[in-house]
Amino acid sequence: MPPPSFFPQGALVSVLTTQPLGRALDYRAPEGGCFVGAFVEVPLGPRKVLGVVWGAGRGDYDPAKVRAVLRVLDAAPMGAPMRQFLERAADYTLTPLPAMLRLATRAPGLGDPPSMRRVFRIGSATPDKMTKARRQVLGALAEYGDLAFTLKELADLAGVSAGVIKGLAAQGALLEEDSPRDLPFMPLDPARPGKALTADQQAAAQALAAAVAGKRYGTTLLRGVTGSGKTEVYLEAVAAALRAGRQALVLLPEIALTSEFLTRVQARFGARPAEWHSGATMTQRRRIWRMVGQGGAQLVIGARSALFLPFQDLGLIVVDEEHDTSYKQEEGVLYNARDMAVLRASICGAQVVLASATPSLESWANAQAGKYRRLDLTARFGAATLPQMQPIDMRAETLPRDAWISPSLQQAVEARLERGEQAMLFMNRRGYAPITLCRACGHQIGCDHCDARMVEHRFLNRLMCHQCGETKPMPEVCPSCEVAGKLAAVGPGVERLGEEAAARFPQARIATLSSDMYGTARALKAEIESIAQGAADIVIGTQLVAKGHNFPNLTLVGVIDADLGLQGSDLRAAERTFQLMRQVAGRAGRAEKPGQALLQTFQPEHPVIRAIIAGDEEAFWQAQAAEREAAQMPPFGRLAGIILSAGAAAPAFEAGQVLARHDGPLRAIGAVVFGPAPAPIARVRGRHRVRLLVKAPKGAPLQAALAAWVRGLRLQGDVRLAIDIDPQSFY
DNA sequence: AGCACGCCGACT
DNA sequence: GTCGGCGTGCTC
Repeated sequence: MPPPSFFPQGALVSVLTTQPLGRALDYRAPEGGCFVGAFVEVPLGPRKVLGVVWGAGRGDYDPAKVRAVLRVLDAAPMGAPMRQFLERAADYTLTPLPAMLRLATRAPGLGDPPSMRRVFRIGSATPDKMTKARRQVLGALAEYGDLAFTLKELADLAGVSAGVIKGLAAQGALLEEDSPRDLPFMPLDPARPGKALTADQQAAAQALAAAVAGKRYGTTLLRGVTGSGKTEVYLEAVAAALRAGRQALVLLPEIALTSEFLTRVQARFGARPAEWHSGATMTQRRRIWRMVGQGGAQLVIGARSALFLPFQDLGLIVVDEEHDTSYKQEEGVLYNARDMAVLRASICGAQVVLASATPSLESWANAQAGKYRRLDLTARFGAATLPQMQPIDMRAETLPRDAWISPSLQQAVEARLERGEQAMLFMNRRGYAPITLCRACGHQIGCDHCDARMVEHRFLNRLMCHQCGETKPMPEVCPSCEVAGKLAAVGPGVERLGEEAAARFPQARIATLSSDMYGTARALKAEIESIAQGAADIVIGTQLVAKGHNFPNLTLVGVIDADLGLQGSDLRAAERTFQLMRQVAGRAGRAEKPGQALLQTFQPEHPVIRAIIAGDEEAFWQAQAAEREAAQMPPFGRLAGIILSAGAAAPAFEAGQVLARHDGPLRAIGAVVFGPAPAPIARVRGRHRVRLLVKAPKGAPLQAALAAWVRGLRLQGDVRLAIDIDPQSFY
């Protein structure tokens, strides 16, 4: 018998709240009954909390103590696919279900009645006098059919003052009415003509559109170098979803960098999609959440948390730049939005497009294994070609102390400047210098709360911890030996590189781009735009310049330290370096001028550097895959991290040792435990962190074993435990 | 997560 | 004797 979906008044229902109780609680259905999936308000102790009717009650609680649901909220109920998605995601990440529900209810005012506001729409009466301003108002309204606007919206739209609108309303030429504050988004039109596509792009777009029209689950890895038109291609898949009457979601790693992207979407579909990101206001969030739930938003462009919006009929999820590490949430609920997108799509019968110029090894291997379809875009737009890449062997270059631009690179930059073209110098280190050293006693200034070193930011005249964000003024004397005037900046950062460039190229206009030098994303974006227009001759930047900006006159990229990220025992270091270098190199020569990329390296024979130079990506992936397979590392084996944190180091470490000693449940599935060891950053925000790493065979039931393993542990004092399935970074 | 209960140290 | 420290446990 199928489970009941309606519960009459007084029936026992199981309600999942966002309170960290670990499971749902029994309540009685309210007056009028309630459906499964309904958003409700329930009493919990002295409080009223938000919950979702999860199913029939368990009936194992003293009936006299069971309380009644207070009311059913005015929100679209949560459908079965969404409930199943949250359950499966909770199981996969070993996260308590209430924490998962909290991710899915991150919008304000869910319990509020829909608030109203005054709007104006076109009326039947004709105004007594037709003025220019009045004509503009009526014209603007006619353009949008029967839509209603607020006073301010309409005034802005028509370019008139509020008085004109009030005058028209007084005469009945405009109708004044109350309408819900949260209005549907402007309809998007998939029938508008898209950009002209090359044959290559056309074929890929058609394949994706056909898959979306099939209304079944499937994942496609869409590979294409910078400028190959990936966006245009997957926007055709979005169009197919819209034509099928289903919703679409495009996930992006860095929402600050999307205004250019939004303009493209608007050009394709004729209206702005809903934008979900951390900077959105409460009002915007509430509107998007409600409209996504009611079908009043067809397309959402968002950061990873948009994956938990209450889509009713999701037909497509695009994960753009799928290799980007920011898809992994590293705090609170630890999940990877790319993997969860695949999970959600598989439950609701949607297509996933993983787009990247440089896919993650996981996705590459999944495509290789036939689990994902793979589409490759090779041609670049117009005359632009991928830049020619060459190493600069730093062992053969002579550089003065505290200088990082080699003579070879300097010559290349000068040649570009003479031709009136732009050059970019790339260094993935923010600030002025990574180390501040006392030449009197050897002390290095570190963060008071973390084990990380403080990085000098001369632009801000402060020291900053890149781990926790803490800053302090640059001290006059050494905090250890109190000798004055002996503090020295050691090592390079972008600010310092900018200083060196200014000295080497005195006649050039130099712009240094680093996120902390601009107060807002908007200011940064404006600066990038003006540089692209030619406001600077040399651009100096960190990885934020690697992400998708188009500099038409840029023909040379110099990578100051291509070796950064190759050292260390991080499994993904080679992969990240490869991706980053390819992206940076992709900045050069996007327009009609061919580009060149020069990579300064001390190890030109390293396989990663060689693969970048040769442009042989398949060879790189194959070598990486072989290495991982031999070591039984992901995606050929499974990993989980256990992080124990506490105010003091000893209790966290002791808890780790207890766990390591009782590894029976893990040994039973063939898994091995490493550690405990100090976490990569052993102290974060004053909490000491200890880490264990679990390595399991590919098919092993890792989550169940981990749950059994951790269940027996009694945590002492303030020790906290977090489990990180598929960790991104580890030792 | 909150909030109450409860069992030990320094104050009126 | 009392105020209050935060450890432990409960919330349907």
